[in-house]
Amino acid sequence: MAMRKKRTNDPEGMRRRVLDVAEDSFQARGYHASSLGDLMAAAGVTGGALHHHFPTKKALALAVIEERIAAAVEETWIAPLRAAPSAREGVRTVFEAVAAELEQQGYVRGCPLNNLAHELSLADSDFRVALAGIFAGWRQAIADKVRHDQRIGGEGGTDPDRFAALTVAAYSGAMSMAKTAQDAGVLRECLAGLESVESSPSQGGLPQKIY
Amino acid sequence: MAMRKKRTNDPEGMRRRVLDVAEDSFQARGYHASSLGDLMAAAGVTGGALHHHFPTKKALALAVIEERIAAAVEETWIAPLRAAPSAREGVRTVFEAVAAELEQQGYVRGCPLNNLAHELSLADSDFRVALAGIFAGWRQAIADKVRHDQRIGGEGGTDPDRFAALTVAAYSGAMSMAKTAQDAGVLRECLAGLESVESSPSQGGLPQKIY
DNA sequence: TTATAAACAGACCGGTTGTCCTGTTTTGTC
DNA sequence: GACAAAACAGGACAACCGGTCTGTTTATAA
Repeated sequence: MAMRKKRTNDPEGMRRRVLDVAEDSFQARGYHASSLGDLMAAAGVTGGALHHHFPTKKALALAVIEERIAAAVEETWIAPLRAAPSAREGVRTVFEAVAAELEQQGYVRGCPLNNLAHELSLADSDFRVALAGIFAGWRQAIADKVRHDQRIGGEGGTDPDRFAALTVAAYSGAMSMAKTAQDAGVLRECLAGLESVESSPSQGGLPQKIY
Repeated sequence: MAMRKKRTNDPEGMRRRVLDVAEDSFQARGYHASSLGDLMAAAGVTGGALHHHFPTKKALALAVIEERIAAAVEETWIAPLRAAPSAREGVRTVFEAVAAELEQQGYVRGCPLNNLAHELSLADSDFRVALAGIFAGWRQAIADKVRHDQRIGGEGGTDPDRFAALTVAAYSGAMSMAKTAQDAGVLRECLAGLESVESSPSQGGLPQKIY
């Protein structure tokens, strides 16, 4: 009797499980509303183990941002965009894919990056810098794609950085409204508006830069 | 001796002071990170008085949303838009005014509505409905302005609701990035992108409604 | 004045939070 | 096998949070 329970050290797996539940809870409830106790219970992890991998709650959130949020942006935006035949087609594909996914699952949690950005940007400078870097990478990926399109012929005089900024802003704002209204329809509406942004074929030729 | 200190009941003034402090703290630190103790200290209000006007923290936040956030949207967006000669000019005016104000004050707190929407939309249904209503009113004011423009001649076949959704989304997303980067420049960039949205003169005439 | 309710004061409490600390077990290395 | 470091267990704790409660003061109306 009294069967000895064996313990198996699995630091990577335990770390991954903690990040999984933390990522999920931060999105569903937010950073401040997620208690470490809840996370420990959900992940099946003791306080000692949690503290070993993430000394503070801030360290945990920073890991979620750098490892999970950045990866989510890469997966749902940057990679599909690179694989698309053009920037505009890639943007449409992503918008429609996200809208379809949200409508299928029946609820809207919002954009993972924007969710954390709003809550943590003003709270801590380390958070802010990490989040701003993801935004910058996102925008640059879009702008690079536009520049690539221009180089191989298509796409007129569209300003790459301007197009990228508007695209990210429209998506972020549309997700914000979709989350608040719990209706992904606004995503399609914003996409339709975005697609009517003129290609502006060099627009007369005169350099019309504003900045 | 022992000069009697006189107390003057000023329910409206006290309520206003609490709302002032709460609105400010919710924007600067967020809802969950704002403790009632801090608010009481900042407003110079005792626990009894606070509880008398706002029985719960949720009631206080609801009042901030319905009375302050809605008013802020009205003041900075809807009223200037109505006063503008056209929807497009009004949008540009607001974007530039906000960008100028942010650059002058040196820091970016973000859009009051979006800040609370992100943190509270999923937390409580009452919050969500109140916030969604403000978004809806904002969008409708823009769409109405576009329809007015079309009635008096100008503005081609731009879909009013589509233009409104994109405008609100672009502004919200731009403010989100501006807050995270602590740089209002992206607001001007998104405005420039927005202004290249084609007027699409009736676009062939065929009813192309999607929804 | 007197009664009546609103407005305010301030202490109090149960529950929760994030963090720390002391041990124990497992793993890798010589 | 010896030993050190990593991995994990689990309790303890001080600070804090939001809400409640009782009591006092001010305004209102009869």
